[in-house]
Amino acid sequence: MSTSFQNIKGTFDILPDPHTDDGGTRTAASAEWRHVEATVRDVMRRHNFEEIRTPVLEPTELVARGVGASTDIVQKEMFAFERSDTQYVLRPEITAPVVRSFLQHHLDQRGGVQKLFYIGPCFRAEQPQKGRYRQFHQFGIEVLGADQPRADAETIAVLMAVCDALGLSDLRLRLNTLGTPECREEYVGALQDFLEPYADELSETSRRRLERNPLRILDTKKAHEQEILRDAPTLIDFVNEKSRTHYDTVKGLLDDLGVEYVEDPHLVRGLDYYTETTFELEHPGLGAQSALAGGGRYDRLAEVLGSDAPVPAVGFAAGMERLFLALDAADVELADTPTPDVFIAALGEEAERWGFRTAQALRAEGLHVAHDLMGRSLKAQMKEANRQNAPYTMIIGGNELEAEAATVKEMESGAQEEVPFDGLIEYLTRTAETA
RNA sequence: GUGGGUGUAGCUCAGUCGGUUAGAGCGCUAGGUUGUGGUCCUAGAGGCCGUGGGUUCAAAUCCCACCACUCACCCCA
Repeated sequence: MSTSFQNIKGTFDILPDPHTDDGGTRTAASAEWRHVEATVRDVMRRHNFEEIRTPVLEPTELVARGVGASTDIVQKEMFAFERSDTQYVLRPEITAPVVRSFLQHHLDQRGGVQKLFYIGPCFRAEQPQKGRYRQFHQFGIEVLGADQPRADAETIAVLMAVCDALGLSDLRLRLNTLGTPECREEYVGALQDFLEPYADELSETSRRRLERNPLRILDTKKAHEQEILRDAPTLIDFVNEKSRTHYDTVKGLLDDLGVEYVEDPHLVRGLDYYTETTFELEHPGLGAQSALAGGGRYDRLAEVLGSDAPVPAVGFAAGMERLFLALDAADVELADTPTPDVFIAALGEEAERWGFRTAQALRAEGLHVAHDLMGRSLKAQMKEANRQNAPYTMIIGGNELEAEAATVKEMESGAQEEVPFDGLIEYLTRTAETA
């Protein structure tokens, strides 16, 4: 069997079994995805977060305004198209959509702080590589309406709790504050003044950023640029008293929780909407894409999206594919695929019909029941039962129909037992429970 | 957009000083057991050797182009 079609570049199929691509990167099985998703949901429940689901399709303008027109995402990575005068975009991230939904539906009127989480696919038209896809999956949270440092600290705590619940270790949390847009602007001016004399020594991209987005020069990976930056003014010196107190409180709260972090004054996140606290979670040894998650405070985003009142907010987004990479690197074993409680092997047309009815009856009782749909030999059906790791196989043929008792085989020991038809449900329900 | 790597069976890979019908292991199907799986034995199915062109008596093998995948730069989850 074959087809001339294949999945779109930068996307991937999640199959019942894990598989590896040509670069040796493992794609987790669907059961592993379910396990991670269930873990995320459980951590969210424990932290009192509620789920929000927004459309994959959003107005292009929402992303352009929300994420920032100067960002790479908006400038060159959007899957955007027009249809009957409406501009659509496949969402490249989920924060702006959540804030849009929050404002549109007046969720603040539910009262108090809104603690929301999401899981879903995002799309960016980048060049794919390890840990980076055109359709990828994020989960994250948004705490809307809370300006307290505890909201920042709880956001980080939730992220760490998910990693902990998944069994991830060797993580590094980098922390910084960006202050308010006003003091950031002041700092940007100072940074430009400082770097201007070195312009000739900077790379081409850094020179371009010097005009457009000087903050981004800070996270350069080029050694000689880092050298220059060593004596550069630091953002924290431009941050006002209030922001600094906020930041110090967040750090204190993290200390209280025993959350380890390293301060990194050069940590500037790529999206325009961040203010105050900003953070990134890394795992070493993932190749080029070491960032598992990133986030921070974005107190001005609601207003950027047209709100007449400010909505203080903080959140994070985590990349599921990156998480799997980290889990793989750490050799963390995830959930097994489910196996049937019983396999029904039938011989002959009459027995097949009896088996089909019985399968449905057992399934109605909540049992996981497998059977043959190809009319194969008993031997082949037994092989199939074995392959599927069914602990019990029920054999039904002419003899059993006549005796009105099925042959139930315990696969591991090979022991067989005659079970009267009217006692089957009770018998199998009991064995399934003890298994 | 730029650079490196790789394309042979469902999977992992052999085979390339050019030379008959292109191989192995695993997996799949069937038989060995007229109603019994796992181990074992046997058989079978499954490949335009990424695509197109060129060189040659002869190309999976040499040359060119293209395509796909992949890693990396940039940036991000």
